[in-house]
Amino acid sequence: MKPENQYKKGLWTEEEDRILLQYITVEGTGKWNRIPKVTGLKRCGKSCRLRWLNYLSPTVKRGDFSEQEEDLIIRLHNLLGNRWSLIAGRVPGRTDNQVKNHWNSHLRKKLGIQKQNRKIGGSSKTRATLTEETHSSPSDNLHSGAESMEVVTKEKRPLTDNEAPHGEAQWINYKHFAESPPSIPDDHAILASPGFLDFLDGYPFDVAWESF
DNA sequence: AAGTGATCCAACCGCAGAGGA
DNA sequence: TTCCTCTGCGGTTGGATCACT
Repeated sequence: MKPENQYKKGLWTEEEDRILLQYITVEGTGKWNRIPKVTGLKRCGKSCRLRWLNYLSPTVKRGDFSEQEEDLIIRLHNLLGNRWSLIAGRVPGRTDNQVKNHWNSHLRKKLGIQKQNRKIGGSSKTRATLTEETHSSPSDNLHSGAESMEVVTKEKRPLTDNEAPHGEAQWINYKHFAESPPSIPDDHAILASPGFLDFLDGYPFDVAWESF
């Protein structure tokens, strides 16, 4: 018998939310796979984590995206490509799922970016190859620097937030960035670098936003 | 009012990486 | 060193809702 079968799918009920919230209040986050065992909730740990991160967490902001948020997302997408978790990490109160959805349903349209054809006969793929496939078609890079930037981004893809050696961050002079805002359009490679991401982390939302 | 297509968004899926045994 | 579990990520799906005819 496959253990997955014991888990429920689909939308969460209020009762399920309540149970999950109660567990997290007492035990904190992490150890998601313990939740169904401890609480009797018919949800896999993965589903619980997602529900918390995208909906129940008090840090999640609901409601429409402001113009400022949209602008920031567009700019960050220019720099980072489809690295939604990184983008969301710099948009306070928004989750990667929210940002991704908002991009795909609103901003993509707003910017006039064509949606890629859906993959035929397959689900998700490895991140590296998927990024490659979904963004490498020249016809997909029709509009704005957003899409063309992703070429740069994907070359950097093997690096994540924590992958940069500490020394490498030195080639970004944080203080210089703080004092004189970066020249975004001409410096994509650097701006997509882990060092720049670290820089963004060190500054509050409004300061980082103003720098753009 | 009913039917239908479009849109939105919560949730799922498969995969990779980290870390511990 | 290898294996296993857990966590996180990004793409995709599907149900609910909206807009239009």
